[in-house]
Amino acid sequence: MGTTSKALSLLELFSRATPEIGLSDFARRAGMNKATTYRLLTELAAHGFVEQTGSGREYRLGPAFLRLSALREAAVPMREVALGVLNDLSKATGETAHMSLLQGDLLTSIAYTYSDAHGTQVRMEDAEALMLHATSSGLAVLAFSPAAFVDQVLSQPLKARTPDTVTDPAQIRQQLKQIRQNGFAVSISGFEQDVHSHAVPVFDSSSACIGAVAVAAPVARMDDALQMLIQTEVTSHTTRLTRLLGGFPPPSFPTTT
Amino acid sequence: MGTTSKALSLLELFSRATPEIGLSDFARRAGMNKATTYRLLTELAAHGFVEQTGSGREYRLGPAFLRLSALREAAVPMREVALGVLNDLSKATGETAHMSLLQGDLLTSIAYTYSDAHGTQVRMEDAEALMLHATSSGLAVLAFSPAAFVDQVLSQPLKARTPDTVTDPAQIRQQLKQIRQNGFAVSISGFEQDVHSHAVPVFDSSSACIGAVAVAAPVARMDDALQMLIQTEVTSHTTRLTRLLGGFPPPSFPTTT
DNA sequence: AACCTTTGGTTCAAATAGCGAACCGATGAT
DNA sequence: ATCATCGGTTCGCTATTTGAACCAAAGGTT
Repeated sequence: MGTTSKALSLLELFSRATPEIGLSDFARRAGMNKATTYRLLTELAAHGFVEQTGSGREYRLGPAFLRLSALREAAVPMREVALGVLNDLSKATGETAHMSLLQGDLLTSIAYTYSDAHGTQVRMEDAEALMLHATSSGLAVLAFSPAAFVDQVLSQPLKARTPDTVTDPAQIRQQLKQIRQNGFAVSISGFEQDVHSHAVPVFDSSSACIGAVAVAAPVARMDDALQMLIQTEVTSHTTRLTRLLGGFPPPSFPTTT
Repeated sequence: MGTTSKALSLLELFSRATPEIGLSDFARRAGMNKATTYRLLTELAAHGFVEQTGSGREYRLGPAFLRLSALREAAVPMREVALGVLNDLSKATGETAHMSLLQGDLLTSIAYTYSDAHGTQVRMEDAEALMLHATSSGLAVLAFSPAAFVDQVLSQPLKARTPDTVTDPAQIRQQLKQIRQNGFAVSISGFEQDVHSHAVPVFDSSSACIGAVAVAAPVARMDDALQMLIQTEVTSHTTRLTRLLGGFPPPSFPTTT
């Protein structure tokens, strides 16, 4: 494994649950020697990619990300464009809308919007890592990803996030077939109890699936009429978002009627 | 130079002016062999730190920055906190307020706010790289930075950004003395013609200067009363921001009366 | 059409950087 | 007093990186 990859893989150890990591802990989590880890972190710190907090000397993500993400957003205003579409989608459906991007074999939420149509809304968090098999977004992504990737994801032990999470690969494959036909995925309490969500994949300019947009609503509110409204709106808004981002759905993607 | 540093230094070549860079161009700008550059970029791409655009195969910053900057912001909500304070400052002064962070020997703006008190406002841009000597923020940072850093910055040829940019190190040192006494820096048309700005440094928990907050107004609007208002407001708001970020001004920083 | 320049990308013997076991002092727990 | 763990350091050995030379493709010039 290249040295650069080793260094970057350290950055990937940060999460919402672990925003700060000490040197020895880092080495353990990364499966690297402490001296190696120290050297890599020192180099990352020199460029502002990590920094040490004042007290316990733990490391956290550094200020370089503020600048580089702003540069990225200036060049490819993905989040800004997404927010516009998600706002429209929340207004149209009266529910929470969010977008997540595929990174490795996880989804990362990058933007979400709420509606003020109801007092209760499904709550989201930035940079939350979502498992593919346990979310409607993840299933939408899998349905329109290369077979090799699907095999890789489904060949690993799949964890149940709630009692309702589907973890049987054969069942998931069946679901994927249905999603390919419908053009959207549905998950009921798969990731969070009593949350019913629909998701549609987002594609890039080479028609590769890069993420998904989902609408999440409380199960109690999800009657037939709301379901049909959400399916229609999330499909049309996500198709529009794909286009706004300069992408194209693959030919296999079902066209809306 | 370490391999990781080489790779990260490639990322630092991106700017608002150059959001996309081809392989050969990268190698030239980085002063590296094309094969080396190619390998480093491939490794960065594998982790989502850069990506290639569809057409010309140029490279740009990748989606990893969206996620990692959201994680960083979740852990250290610097931008969010800054925006709150900047909003108050814009309202109090009726002018544009912005915050920038020191990264290497440049300042990077990370947040800005406008007021709707006037039709004309000084316009800002995210991720804009600012020279230290040519901006009020830069001078504020220099005034409260270690002497070695000041020497390093002032020993390099200083470029004039406008006809009014001060580039004589002796003159700048004189200005720095004044700023240390006042607790704020002033720049008139140093970075942008007809813009008069005041800046106050921001400190971290070990009282190191990490950036600055500035208020920028058109020269034509800057009478004595506005100047005094801005000096008072930017000082008190920035002191509050330093505290909100868990920082402390150094003992040498003049206390407000 | 022929030629030149530049592009993105590749190869592999030689050169260089990275690795990690063993070590250090400091700190907290027992 | 002793032990465990922390962040951090060293240097002989090991592995990775390097870059000159090469490739096909594409665009520009004559």
